[in-house]
Amino acid sequence: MTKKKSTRERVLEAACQIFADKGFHNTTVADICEKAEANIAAVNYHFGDKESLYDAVWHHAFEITSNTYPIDGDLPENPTLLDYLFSHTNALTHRIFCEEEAGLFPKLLHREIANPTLALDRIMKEVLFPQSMFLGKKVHEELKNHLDEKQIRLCMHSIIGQCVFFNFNRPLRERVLGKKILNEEEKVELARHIATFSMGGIKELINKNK
Amino acid sequence: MTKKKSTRERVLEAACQIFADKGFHNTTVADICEKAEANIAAVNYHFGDKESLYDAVWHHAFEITSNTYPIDGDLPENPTLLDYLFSHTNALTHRIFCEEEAGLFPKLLHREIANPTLALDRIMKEVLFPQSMFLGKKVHEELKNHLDEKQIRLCMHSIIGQCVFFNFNRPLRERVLGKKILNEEEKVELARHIATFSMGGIKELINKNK
Amino acid sequence: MTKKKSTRERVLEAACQIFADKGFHNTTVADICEKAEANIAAVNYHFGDKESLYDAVWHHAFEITSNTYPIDGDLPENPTLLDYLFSHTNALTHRIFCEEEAGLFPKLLHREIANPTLALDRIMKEVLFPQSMFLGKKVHEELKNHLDEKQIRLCMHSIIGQCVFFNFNRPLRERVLGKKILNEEEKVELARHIATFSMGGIKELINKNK
Amino acid sequence: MTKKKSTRERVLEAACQIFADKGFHNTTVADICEKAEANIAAVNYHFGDKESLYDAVWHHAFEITSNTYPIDGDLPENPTLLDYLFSHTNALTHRIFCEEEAGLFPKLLHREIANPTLALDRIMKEVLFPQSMFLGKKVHEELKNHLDEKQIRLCMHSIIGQCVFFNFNRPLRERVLGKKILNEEEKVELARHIATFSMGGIKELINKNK
DNA sequence: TATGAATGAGGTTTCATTCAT
DNA sequence: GATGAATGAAACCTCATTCAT
Repeated sequence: MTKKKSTRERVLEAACQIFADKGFHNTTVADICEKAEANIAAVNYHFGDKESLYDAVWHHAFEITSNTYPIDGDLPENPTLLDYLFSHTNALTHRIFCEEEAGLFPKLLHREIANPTLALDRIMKEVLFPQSMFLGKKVHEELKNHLDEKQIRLCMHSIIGQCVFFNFNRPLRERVLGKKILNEEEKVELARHIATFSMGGIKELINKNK
Repeated sequence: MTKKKSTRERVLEAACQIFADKGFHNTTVADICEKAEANIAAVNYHFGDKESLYDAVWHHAFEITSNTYPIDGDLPENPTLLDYLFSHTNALTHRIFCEEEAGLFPKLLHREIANPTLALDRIMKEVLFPQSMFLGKKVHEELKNHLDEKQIRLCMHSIIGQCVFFNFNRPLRERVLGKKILNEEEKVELARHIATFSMGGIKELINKNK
Repeated sequence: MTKKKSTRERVLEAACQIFADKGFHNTTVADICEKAEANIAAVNYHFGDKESLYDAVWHHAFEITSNTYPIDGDLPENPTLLDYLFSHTNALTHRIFCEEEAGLFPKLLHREIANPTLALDRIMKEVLFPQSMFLGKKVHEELKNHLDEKQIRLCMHSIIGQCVFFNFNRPLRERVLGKKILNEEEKVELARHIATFSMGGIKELINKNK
Repeated sequence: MTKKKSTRERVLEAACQIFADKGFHNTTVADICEKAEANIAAVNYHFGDKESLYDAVWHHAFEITSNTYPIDGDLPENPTLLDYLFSHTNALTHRIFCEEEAGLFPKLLHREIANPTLALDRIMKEVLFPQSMFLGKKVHEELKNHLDEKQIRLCMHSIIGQCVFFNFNRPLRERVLGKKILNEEEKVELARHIATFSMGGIKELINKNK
């Protein structure tokens, strides 16, 4: 027996999807309410205004994604740098290529970054920064004796850039290849590539330093 | 003595900047005309409609950026793979961190990808694809005996991802560090890092294959 | 006690009158809303856009006119050709010279024919053609043994031409005579004239054929 | 050797056609100038404003049509009423079904009547009224001993109604039959029908009066 | 005599929000 | 707790006209 969802819930979920699809400014309140099969006034009634709904959507989306694909998902005991790299990267590829609700967060993020609203500052502080610390701390620990500060920062950039590029170039990819759904094996393969490639990059830098 | 620019030029340049700043949908014709000190009807008079102006802006922006920072700018004779990597990457970092008009193209691109209009297809075909071929051909040539097709594709992804991440994360960076202007030396340094890091990544893959 | 009409109704009726007065293109949404004492956005809210309102106006106007003055209004039992002629013609003169809402349909029709929009095709199929069949079938039945096909068609033309001329030359008439309101007797008299004149015309043709 | 027409002439002729096609309000100055291959300012320069151009168009169109198809074109010596009827009707059918410039006048007339501008008053006085006098006087002369004033007026109505109906229902006809071009024989045939039909109608009325 | 750039008034439509119920 | 009618601000676009050359 499926209990019917409350109006508030239906609006929130509809908003989540449409915001992820079209961004804040291109989404109309009417779009959302129609998809939610709710009244046009529902957004203002339940959330105050469009912007507050947008905030609620962020919370909702992040909750789901970080529960479904935690950044420290499969670290073994006494994890190596490679383990950290893989765990981080693997979480991101899974999030980015997820077709369910857990996949909406990266899409929202992409749109928000390209067209920041006031929400971005909060998101950076609450979500993006803590997340990057997970990997950042380990990288720093392992490399601080071999690379200088600036080099370490650049390595972080290289690693993260490879990951999020899957998110940022999605519209291009889908225009060329169509909307291709990846299976579990393929997602892991992508993560493994980035981890390996990055380990190679790091080694090269260490070598050069000698 | 500065000759006064024509209305058409003023509108085009104003549009270029505002579109780069706010994207197509968030930019109003009124914004543009005000900045250009032109009448509200100037856009329609000179360009037909907002969308055609947007097209013209793309042409303008790409022209400038690709003339100022050509992708094959400083290849030596008999260039190695590393030379190609550096040339490509160096052009991109210079484009992305350029504070003048030549820097508007990457910004436009970022917004367009996050919120595609009809212009994106054309841009992909005419600009992005040809550009990625420059590096792609050389990479393929050099690596086809050591890596399989899929690995080569992933390498390209890793290289380009590192470059364009500077473009995509700009709003984040500027929120953390403020709007920091890089000098020539710093741009080259970034390019050199990516080239080196990527060479390391490639070597690692080749090694693993043995 | 007059119950206040709904905004939708007020807009529809205002539109009906103004469209009849000035035609589709010369009528502004603002005109309509002002007359209806409604907000400028009321048209779009209730009807989607100006064109859909125009469609609704047609439905409304035709409904009223064909209920008030049905084309087969006063046929006796076993009607003769003259009865048909009179019934048809009498309905048209009453519609054309009606000063109330039922008189708006012919005015709309005149403007639409002079300046067709997409609505005309639909109106022809749904309204004009069925209506002309009412008389057409009887004429054909009665005359097919005395006149050839082409002659019958021309007779129909002559009959209808006389009727609708009252509609088409209204602006001229009103400029010469002022806006003269016909009483019941006068309308019937016009109808009777056309019926008689037309019977004479038909007889003449039959005579000539012998 | 065809001398190139002056800008003024080209604008006038283009305006004539477009006004006839779309009516005053739906025609833009830009449309006209484009068709005339003239500058956008040409209308205002040569004619002052759009309305004055419209006036000039009327003069032009009427000049051509009344020279090409004079209303008293083929009256024999000592013409009978039927001769007058035929001459008048024949001129009108030729004007209405003319595909050249001489055919533009009826089209302008139709649009003007449906959507009168200030020009209509002048046209009535200078064109329509004199024209209807040609037939009117003869009809009155011949029938004044057999029909009363009102009957005579109604007869005029019936005759003219049949003629101009070809003009007024053109958009309907063309939607049903496509744009069919009539040859000389067919135009005369239509005129002959109306003349005959009308003579029959008149006789019937006279008969009834006895 | 003629042009083409430029303008401002006014048109339709969209949309987040409000308000009475 | 929820609705749907209604609103006003603002967007894009059209077009007759003007003006400097």
